[in-house]
Amino acid sequence: MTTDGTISFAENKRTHWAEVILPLAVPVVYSYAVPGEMLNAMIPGCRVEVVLGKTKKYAGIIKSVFTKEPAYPTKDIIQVIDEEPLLYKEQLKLWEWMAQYYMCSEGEVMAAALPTNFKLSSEAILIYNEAYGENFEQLGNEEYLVAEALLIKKQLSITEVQSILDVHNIYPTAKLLIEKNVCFIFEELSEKYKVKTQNFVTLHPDYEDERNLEILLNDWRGAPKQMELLLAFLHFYKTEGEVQQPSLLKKANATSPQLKALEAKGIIIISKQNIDRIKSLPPLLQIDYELSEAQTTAYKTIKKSFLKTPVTLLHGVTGSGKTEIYIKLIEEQFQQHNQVLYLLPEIALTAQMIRRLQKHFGGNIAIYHSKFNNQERIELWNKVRTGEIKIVLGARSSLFLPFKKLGLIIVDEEHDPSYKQFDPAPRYNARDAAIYYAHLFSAKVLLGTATPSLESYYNASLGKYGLVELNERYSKLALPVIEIINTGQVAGTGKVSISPQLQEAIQETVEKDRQVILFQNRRGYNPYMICGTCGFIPKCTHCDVSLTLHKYTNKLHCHYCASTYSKMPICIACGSNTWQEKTFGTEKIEEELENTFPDFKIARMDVDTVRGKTAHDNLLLQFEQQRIDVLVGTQMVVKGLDFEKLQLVGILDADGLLSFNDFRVNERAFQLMEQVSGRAGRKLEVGKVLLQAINVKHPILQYVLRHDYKGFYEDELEKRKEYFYPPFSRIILLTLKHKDRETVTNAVNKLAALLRQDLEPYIVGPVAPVIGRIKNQYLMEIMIKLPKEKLSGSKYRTIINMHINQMLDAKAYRSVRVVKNVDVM
DNA sequence: AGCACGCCGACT
DNA sequence: GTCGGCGTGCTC
Repeated sequence: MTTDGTISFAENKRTHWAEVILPLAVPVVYSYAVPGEMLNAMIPGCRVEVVLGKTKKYAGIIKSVFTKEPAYPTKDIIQVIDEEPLLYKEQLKLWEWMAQYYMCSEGEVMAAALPTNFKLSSEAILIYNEAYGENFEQLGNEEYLVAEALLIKKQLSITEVQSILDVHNIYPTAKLLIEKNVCFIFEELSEKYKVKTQNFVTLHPDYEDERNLEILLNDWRGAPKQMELLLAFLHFYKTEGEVQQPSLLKKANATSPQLKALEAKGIIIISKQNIDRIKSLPPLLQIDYELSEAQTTAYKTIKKSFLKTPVTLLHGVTGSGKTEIYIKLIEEQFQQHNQVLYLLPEIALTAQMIRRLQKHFGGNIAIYHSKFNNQERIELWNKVRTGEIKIVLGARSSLFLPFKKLGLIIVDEEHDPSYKQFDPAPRYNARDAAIYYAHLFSAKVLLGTATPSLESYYNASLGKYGLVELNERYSKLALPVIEIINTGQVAGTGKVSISPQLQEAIQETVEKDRQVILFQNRRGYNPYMICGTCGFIPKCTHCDVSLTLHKYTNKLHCHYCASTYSKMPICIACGSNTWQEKTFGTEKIEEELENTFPDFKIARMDVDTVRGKTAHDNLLLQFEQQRIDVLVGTQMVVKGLDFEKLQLVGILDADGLLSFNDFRVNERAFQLMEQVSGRAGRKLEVGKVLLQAINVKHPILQYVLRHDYKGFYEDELEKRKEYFYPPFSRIILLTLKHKDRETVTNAVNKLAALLRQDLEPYIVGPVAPVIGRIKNQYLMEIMIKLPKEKLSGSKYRTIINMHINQMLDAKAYRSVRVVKNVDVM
């Protein structure tokens, strides 16, 4: 576009066009005309600057270049941003597949895949019109202020104008200034990534000669602090070779003017150098352990299995030493100069795990998770792209890194539901996407877990995946002994959180200098307030959920929209003041423990206590160092941790785990109980698990008791088959949202009727979800259970999209939002 | 996702 | 009478 605000469509005849992916939820990929001089630079994977709509500029990614003229008018690409592509064809293929499979746009995948600083979009700036001169007499007050600033700085960003005027809405003023020709408005793309630089200090070459240096020091006059600093510098310079300004000043307790003075005297040289944000360790590679016999067999079987099927499931009991097998496989890929991606659920990416991997791979391994800042992400991105980094240990989103020559993906804890992104789109499962992605490289995939998902074990049983089982613990210790405590028989109500038996066991364990973990499922057991007179429970005004009482803020919180409310002095329903706190959460249990065992060191681990960057690791470290005797926690305590002295695990409420109303409830409950049990007694002696339940006859508990995965699997598979759930079907959940309950109800009924025309036997619902309103939006759901015939996937998706669009065509339903969740967890 | 176009309330 | 609220439709 030109500075006067008009759009220039391609003026000359174009011969080439490019598909450009923009980081937006637009349903198709748009095409732009390629000006002749850019033809050579049109490499897929490079970013280009384009205009969308009237003015907005974006950096999009070139997907492809073609020569058939589109049937619609196209705009020119403004400029090519990158000389080298940001990513390879494999990543573009992954985006395309993901958009298709998970029913979202490629733009949405791009938005999730690229580090934010690559996703440039324009910011409007005001540029001073030199021709206007300096006569601001006819300008209003606010216009005058901005014009003055423009005269001096020649251009201003919107944020700058906002701060000058001290108002948020600057457009009226900006509009007047533009009309009066004081300035132009211009959309500018800004690159956010900056190379990090640091000052390095070196000795001036004149003084590299020892004699000159000696003369200098002997003839030194005055400036004792500078002398001191110089001596400190010389010490580091001689011993470490490389001296960074900040660390020198810190160690010498000096200031930068003092250092500048030395530079002015020509003694030292200060130079800016680019540095890496990602701290690198020496790139050592060290495999200094022996695989046990069982591990060796498993390793060999995996290798053999890879020859037949690219995907292999490693089912190894907790504590069987899967990690050592992974390390061995990674090392082998490394020797072949292949890259390796090691995926873990975010929460399992603990310092313990990272240290373990770094010990073997040193600087060859990079870590990637949500706590990385944007600049660090870009550096890692580039190092993976160039192949400098061979091994990445990361959470879900590291799947998007631009691997060049990938040989192996390890999906550890493959059953973990957090591999599935819930919101926003793309709602992908990193495990399943990893299998597709690996296939693009002809790479292998190893799925590892102690409690395979039904899908994976089923696929293995069909021979689609290889299966390797590791039934022996590395230490040869037996799996922990599990006992059920019937809390229904304790103290009448059944509402005790810690039974006398468990209490006694905790006492004994801690007295033996051993440690305890207590697991309490959070879902469904939030502490809440209830009116003792009328039974009224305070609810969120935007969502259909009870508010949760948080002691540390002393406020009521909504866990769905993050609103907080003050505690009400009296009940708004009946006016009485008889509030009762109903709690069975970790906070309450921690309190109860502190009262019962005043001498024990008690700690709690849940979303509230591990907010900060390192809080989670700190807590685990404290536990490792035995500065904690009893740790109470939610799901978090379940993940892959290894503690030598952890002897007793308590599962406080097994019924709660089994009480959810979705088809995966049994699978989840079994996995959680088996995983948390597996924490007990890893090294020293056989651990013990106490499982509190009222419904002690529940079949899942029987399988947990015997560590009987196969029994559980077969039982559960039978049920899934009967009710046509995964792995026998593929579920697509459609959620409709609207602020008006009636609109969403009518819309969902219409959509269900349309879908039934083509997919009658597969439609369940519509139903209102358990939480029927979130953030002032009413929700309705339709579940579609599709058969898994070969090649049928895209056909069904087309039908579903068609009916959704048909429904949205009706004016009344146009503002209804439809969320599509494929393979919902 | 923006952002402009378009139809109904509280101000000069 | 206008300024501006945000509902909704479109962007190659």
